Amino acid sequence: MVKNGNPGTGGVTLQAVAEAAGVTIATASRSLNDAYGVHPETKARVQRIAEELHYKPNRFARGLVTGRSDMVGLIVSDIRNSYFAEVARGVEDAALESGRDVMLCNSDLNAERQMKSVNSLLDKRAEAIIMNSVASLSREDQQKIAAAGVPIVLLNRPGRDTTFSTVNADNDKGGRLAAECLLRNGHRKVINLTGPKKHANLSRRSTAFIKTMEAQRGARVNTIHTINTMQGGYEAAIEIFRNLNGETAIATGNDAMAFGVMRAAIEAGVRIPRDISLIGFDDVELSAMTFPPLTTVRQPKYEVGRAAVEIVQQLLSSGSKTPIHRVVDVELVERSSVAKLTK
Amino acid sequence: MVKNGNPGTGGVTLQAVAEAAGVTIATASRSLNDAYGVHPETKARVQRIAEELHYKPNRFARGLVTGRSDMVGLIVSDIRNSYFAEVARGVEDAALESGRDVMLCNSDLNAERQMKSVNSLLDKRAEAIIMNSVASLSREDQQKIAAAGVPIVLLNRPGRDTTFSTVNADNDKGGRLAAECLLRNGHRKVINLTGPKKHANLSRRSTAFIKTMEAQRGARVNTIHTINTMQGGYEAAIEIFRNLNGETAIATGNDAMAFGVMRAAIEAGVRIPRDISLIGFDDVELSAMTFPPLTTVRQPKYEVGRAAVEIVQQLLSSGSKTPIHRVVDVELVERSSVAKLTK
DNA sequence: CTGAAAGCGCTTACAG
DNA sequence: CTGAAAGCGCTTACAG
Repeated sequence: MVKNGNPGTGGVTLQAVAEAAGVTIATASRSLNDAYGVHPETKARVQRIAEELHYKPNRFARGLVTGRSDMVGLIVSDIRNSYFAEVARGVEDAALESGRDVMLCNSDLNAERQMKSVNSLLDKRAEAIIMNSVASLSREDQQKIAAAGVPIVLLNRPGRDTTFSTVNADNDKGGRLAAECLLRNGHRKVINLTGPKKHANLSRRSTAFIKTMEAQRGARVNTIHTINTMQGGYEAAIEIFRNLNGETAIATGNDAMAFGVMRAAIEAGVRIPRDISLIGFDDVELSAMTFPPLTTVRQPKYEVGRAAVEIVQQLLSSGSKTPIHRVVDVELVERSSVAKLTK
Repeated sequence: MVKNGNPGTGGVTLQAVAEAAGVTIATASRSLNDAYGVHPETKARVQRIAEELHYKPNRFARGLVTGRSDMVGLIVSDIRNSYFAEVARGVEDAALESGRDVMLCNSDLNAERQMKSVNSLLDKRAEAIIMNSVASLSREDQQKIAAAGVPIVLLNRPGRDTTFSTVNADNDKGGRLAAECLLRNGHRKVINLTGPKKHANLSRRSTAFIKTMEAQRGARVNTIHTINTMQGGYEAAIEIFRNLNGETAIATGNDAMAFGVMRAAIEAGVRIPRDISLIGFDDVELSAMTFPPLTTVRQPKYEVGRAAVEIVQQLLSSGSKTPIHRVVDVELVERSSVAKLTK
């Protein structure tokens, strides 16, 4: 038979601890797990001896009987995206507090790789999976995931999914905040540079932004759709600067697009915020370092990660299957890219 | 007794597959593991049935007997640091190729948290640990880690550790590349803005830089030490710009410091590269986006992650305990912050 | 409060 | 080529 001792721990098993303490492994196990009904003195002795022997429980053996792995899975499209790095940190910190480790997977938003990750995570008995999106998955795959029976929490999914839990930033409030900032600074005729219509998060930001602006008498917003990247923002801005017609500010759907606008502005000789004001959305790391620093709506990325783990905890401890939905707060970060209009 | 079936997989066990295939679990196991000595037809049948039943082996059970977890641990100071996000991606990709998942931990370079992570990873039977640094750990802790018997690979540790494997960028070559770039563009009197003397990586870059510069007749470098951050670079640069004495270029120990120099330049009205040239080291994401884009020496972060996993593979498959050391190549990335001097 | 024992679901010598 | 069986190291009802 295989005799592998207890690799990585010097081979000390519960058995060894029990012997040294003069009890059976049953009592030893109970002592170490702080269970009820073991004499305080016995418990203390066992614990001390376990310590001395550097006993480490074999998680495989424990998992085999308890079914618990003390691990959660996190699948993001790409950890190099600073948004997800922030989220991951929030996840890790919160998971650590509950004694769990996190297994990280990158999916590149590719359905096949994503499904592979899910399977691998399930294989390794992740107690829950926190994932970026499920959008690229077939209905069939989604059902398979749901059937796995472990809590799934989706990041950045607007609206309330009926089978999965979600956590999302408050896009409505964010859109409103951006509009109020512009209004407060005297802007009335503005451009809303947003992403493709099918992009649900950007659409909600846009809708809230427009609604808030237009609630103000005499305000007008010109909405432009483009690709939601720096490049998209750049190209749209070149066009915009050519056809400027009294607009005094641009609000973009995310910071990346705002950076594109900035680049186009430099090339076109348009000065921000002197000639035109600019407000973004996200507050990525770079936003504070551009010239001028970008006024934007901050998405609490780290908190999104934490919130996801909190949902997992709730679901796990209650045993409930009912998805939980959390909307995390956003806030305005005023830097220097929005000018106060003096009429 | 506990009856937890096979949670997360619909409860199908090897036993179930074996029964459906009309064999014993021994044969079923061998078929699924593609072992020798099982009739091709039997094997095919078992595999087909396992597929149909959506059989997923219970990793706990398997791990209990094999001792293998198919997971590696990665401990970085902070995943939000884009350097480590890149490394992590390299690790994940390479690990995936070998069928392993990665458990991610953040240590904040804090000895206690770091040790906790190591222990947790060992607990969960990580087959190897790739970690940022071990510098903050006591000798005792380091020995404990070494004693665990799993391969450990250290990131960014210069020189050859005798007990741990390492992977590091070629700092010597990087320093040389930076110097050659300046020399080629006609710079002879330059400033080397480096970090604290005890910072081994920065010191090596600096030493190689100086050596290469001074091998050129008539070249002279003025070395200045400061904190190796943007703020450090900023503060040092303010001082530098006040006392400029014919120097035509600044080479910094990393990009962060270069960004600090850029900021100071804007404030001091010094134009880069017109008034002074600037070359960094690292090539972080931001480096391509500054104004002007920064000429720098690229560290292959992603490759560092991959190399670490390759070392793990080698060590694991050979069973060798001898540390492996890898130096990954760097390259010059010429952008616009270095001007060609026309005498 | 403690022990004897079953059982978690696998893998792998050992026979045949 | 296949089976019967031991064993990996735990946890937890069941007795006492």
